[in-house]
This record gives sequence, structure tokens and C-alpha cells, in this order.
Amino acid sequence: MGAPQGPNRIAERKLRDKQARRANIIRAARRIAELEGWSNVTVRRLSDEISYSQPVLYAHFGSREGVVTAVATEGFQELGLALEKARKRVKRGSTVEAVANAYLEFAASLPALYEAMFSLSVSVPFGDAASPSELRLAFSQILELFQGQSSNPEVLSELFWASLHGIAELTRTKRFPLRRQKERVRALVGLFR
Amino acid sequence: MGAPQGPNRIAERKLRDKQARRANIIRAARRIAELEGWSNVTVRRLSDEISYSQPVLYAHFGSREGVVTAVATEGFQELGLALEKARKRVKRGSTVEAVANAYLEFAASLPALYEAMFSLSVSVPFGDAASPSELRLAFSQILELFQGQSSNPEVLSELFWASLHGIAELTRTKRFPLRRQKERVRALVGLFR
DNA sequence: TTACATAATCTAGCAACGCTAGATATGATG
DNA sequence: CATCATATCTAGCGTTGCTAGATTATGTAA
Repeated sequence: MGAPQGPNRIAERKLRDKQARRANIIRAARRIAELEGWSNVTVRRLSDEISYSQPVLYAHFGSREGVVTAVATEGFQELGLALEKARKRVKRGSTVEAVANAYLEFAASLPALYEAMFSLSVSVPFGDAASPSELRLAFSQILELFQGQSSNPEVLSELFWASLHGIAELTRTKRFPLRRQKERVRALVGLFR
Repeated sequence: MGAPQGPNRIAERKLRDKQARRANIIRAARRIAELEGWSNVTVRRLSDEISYSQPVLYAHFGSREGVVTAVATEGFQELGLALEKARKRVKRGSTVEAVANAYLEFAASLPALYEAMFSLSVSVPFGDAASPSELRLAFSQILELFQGQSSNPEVLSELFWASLHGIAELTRTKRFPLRRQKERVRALVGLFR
């Protein structure tokens, strides 16, 4: 069977182009943010990068904030996958430790992405049914850790997430010296094991 | 003895006026931020509130960021005092619990101030000798909790702060439902007691 | 192929922002 | 009163997010 015929073909091509351009914008935003900070991610700069005029960006995302939200959503997706991988591939040692390390490594290696997810983006609940699937996926990876282990896995998961987020954020904003990071993680794992 | 004489009098009066106006600006910034969000704290808006032109603000703080930093510094001062009060006045129950509750109540009751302290302001290390005294004061209140109780009070203090900050931040940004807040604190205190 | 209609894209500009140079007013001092 | 420094303001620059209206490209049909 060859390519589909009829007028659908061109609609499909247009859709592909649209998605590709959308991905381009997000990629450009992430690159600039990671290299030069989010304050340099302006609408004009983004439209320069993709060689289109500004209104094209608004057709895709509605606002600058929409771009940040899209980046944040990608971030939650990737974080969820990273945590899942860590949880499933662990051989020796505790899964709690593996997930904690994966979380903090994610936050440390992509600080601008993490910033978009937690400091810049609009706030949507984690566990709620109304939450985007990306957020529920990520949270479920942590929930899985304490399922059955505790009388109240939900509360313990939230607490574990909060601790990781606090460490990540205070490290990202240079409040904590990196020097003691290993000890911090060890102490954290000790508390939650 | 009456009022001091000589030309010092007017210099002193000018200094008082200056400090009063500075306090006015900070107060206005805090009020607007708490009521309408930090995005509404513009230089023009602030100069309107104090009935002076914009350059006056720059004479005091150098930049808009300077205003936010000044607010954040006030915030650390007040947080330190609140934690100290909680730590010293506790009668029954653990001091850890009292401090945790004081911290979270502070963050919940003044979300814009907390945002200035941790999300908007420039980042300065907590424990470092180069840190502003306000930060060291606040951190020392937590350090005090674990002094002698643990083999490594510094790491444990950082971890405790991180957990509190994570809870506060994820609550402020509506990631956590307020419903389970009490349970979260109970679980947290259980881990650190 | 040509004419048309729809969709895609751009040009140009608005209002608001942070910030500052240069003009003006104020007030203490001889 | 005249002087001079200090305090304050006016006016405007460059940049931002965003949008209305003009313009070009593109698929459809005669």
C-alpha cells in the first residue's frame, strides 16, 4: 500500500509541520533557558530562533507563559520516566535511595527545566484526578515506593517528594553548599527507609 | 537635656526621613505583593503609593530587584524571630513540632513574603560566614534543634529545613492539597524526632 | 490555466515595564 | 540676599508581551 490519497494527505502534512514547529519552539526555549536563563527567553528571541514572526508563537501557545508551561509539562514527563527507570533497574541497595538520587540528579543537571516545572509554571495539583497525566505519572513513581510499606503511603509520598524538592530547590538557588549533598541524601534515605 | 544643637540636627532629621521613606516603600511593596501578587509591584506603582517620582526609588534601592531583596531580608528576620519564639515557648510536646508548625504557618500566612525570600530574591548561602546576619539567625534556630541530639546536626538541620521548605513551597503553589497538611506535619515530626 | 477563497504569515504598533540623563526646585550657609 | 549643594522631577530610551489589520501563500474549482 502506498501513501494515502485524497485531500487528507495535505491536512496530515500540515499537522506534522505544525507539530514539528511546536517542538522546535520548545527545544529553542529549553536551550536558551538552560544556557542563558529564562529571562532571555523572550518572544522575539524565540521567533528569531525559529525564523518566524511573533504571532506564530501565539498561534501555538497563546502566550509566553504557555511556552513555559509546555516546557514544564515535558519536564514532568521526563522526570517521571527517569524515576521509573531508577526504580525498576535498581539491583542492590534500596529503591528509595535510587529514586532520590535520580530525582536530585535530574534537578541538578537541568536546572532551568526544573525551574520551569516548579517556580515558573502555573500550579496544578499532583494527585488530583484533574492533574495532567504527566504529573500523575511522575507522582505515581514515588507513590509506588511506599505502597504497602506504610499505613499512609500518600502522606509519606508527599513528604518524600517535599524533602527532595526542598533539597533540589535550596541547592539550585545556592542556599545549600554542594559539599554535603551526599551526606544529605544518606540522611534522607535513612529517615525514609 | 534637650534636643541636640548644632548643624547635626538637620542631618539627623534627614536621615530619619530617609529611613522612614525606605520603610514606607518596603511596606507598600509587601502590601501590594500580598494582595495582588509580585507582578503588580512595579516601580511606577510604588512611586505612586509613596507620592514620589521613580528616581527616588532608585536612590534607595538601586533597582526593583533591590526592593525585593530588602523585603526578603525583612522576611528572614521575622522568620528567625518566629522560630525562636516557637522554640523557646514550647511547653508540652516536642520543640521540633513547634518549630515545624511555626515555619509552615509563617509561610502560609505570608505567601508573597515567602516567595520573595525563596523564589524571587538573589540567592545567598545559609550557613556561610558571608551570609547576611538575618539568614544566619534564622538557620541557627533550626540548628539549635539538633545540636547535641545528632552526630551531624548541620546535615540534619539542612534536611529538616529542606523538608519544611518543600512542604511550604508545594503547598503555596497548590501542588499539595491543604487537606492532609496536619498529617504531613505529624509524619515529618515523627521522622525527625 | 485562471479565478477565487481560505488559511497562513507578516508588518507595524500599543501599552507597560525597568531604568536614567538632564532640568528644576528646595533649603541650608556665607 | 546670593550661593551652592542636595533633593526631586520631567521626559524619554530601549525592551517587553501581545494584537489588529494588511499581505502573502496555498489548496479548490471553473
